[in-house]
Amino acid sequence: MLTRLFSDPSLVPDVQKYSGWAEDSDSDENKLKDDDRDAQDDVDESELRGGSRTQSEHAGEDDEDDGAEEEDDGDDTEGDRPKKRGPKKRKMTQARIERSKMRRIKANARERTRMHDLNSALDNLRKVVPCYSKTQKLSKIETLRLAKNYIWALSEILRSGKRPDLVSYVQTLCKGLSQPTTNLVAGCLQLNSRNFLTEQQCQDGARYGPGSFSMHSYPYQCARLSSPHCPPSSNSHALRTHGYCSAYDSLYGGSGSPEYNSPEYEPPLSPPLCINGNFSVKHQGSASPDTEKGYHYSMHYSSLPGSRSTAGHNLVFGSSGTRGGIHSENVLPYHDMHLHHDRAPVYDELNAFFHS
DNA sequence: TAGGCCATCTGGTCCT
DNA sequence: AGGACCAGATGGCCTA
Repeated sequence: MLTRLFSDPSLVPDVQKYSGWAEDSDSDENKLKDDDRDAQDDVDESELRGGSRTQSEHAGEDDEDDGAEEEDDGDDTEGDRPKKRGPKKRKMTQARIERSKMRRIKANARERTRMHDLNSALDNLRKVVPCYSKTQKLSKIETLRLAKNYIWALSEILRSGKRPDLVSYVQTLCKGLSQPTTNLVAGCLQLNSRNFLTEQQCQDGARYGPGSFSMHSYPYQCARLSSPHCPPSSNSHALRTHGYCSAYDSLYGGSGSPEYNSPEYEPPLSPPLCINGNFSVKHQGSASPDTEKGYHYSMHYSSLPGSRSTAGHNLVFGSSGTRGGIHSENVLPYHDMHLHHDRAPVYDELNAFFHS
């Protein structure tokens, strides 16, 4: 309907007026919250004289506001349109416009608040699905898709009581996601993308080098297992671009990297189950695909919600082989994504679980 | 520069 | 009557 209205040549000037108003409004949207309210009132008033208000008036919206108008409408006969429109239009420019304007302003404010609330909820959701990153937010639609997949994956785990292999898990998580998000999830979970999406583009020689999840030119990199650190000067594009260090970076020296303590890392508000795929990384080694497929995520269920082990995470990323060589703080993979400051005390306990 | 994503405005509809 | 919700339209911003 609006399309038809806007396509009507007679309404084009009104649309243009609206567009100009919207542009001003948008450019100052951040300031509109408080002090621009009056300014917007003025703009609304001018806009109400034409533009979309005219449309609503044509739709009869305001006729219900004023009893006098209803009488006018009732008195008029169908064949006397000019006479009918005269008084109606005059009266609509009076207090009715003010009321309509105020209604519209209040409705706009409510709508903004509603959308802000919705976005807040979405932000909270982003923090509890895999791959939360402060520096690169998932889009709304991707957040919802990933959340759906995550719920599905966890449900399957609970249903089967088994540890699915990493490939299946990531495939489930990534189902229906865009390629960039898929790569992001893969990067978060430290899975070489070729294991589950393509065999082509990660070179064998770069397997544990600075290879990238490049099957679609996305800049996330493979885990740099050979690198003891994750310095900004290294070619960790993920860190430089997106503000996080790979799991292996964290495993092998992340605690020493300045990024680890960077204020850019914001502890998420993740619930106990949010640790998103907790893979038992068998990083010792081997570069063989078989070993990679041997990666499994591990879950630590606790029946004591208040216990320390569940205070931060029921699911934890654990190392299965190098307990002595790994800083307990670095057991978790993407620390900037799901970093809980209070995690450290439980790592030994968790490692014991994973090593059992 | 095109396309994706987003915030906002807006009118319609439904509900209380 | 007023609020919540929804969907369409629009323009800005960002990135490949």
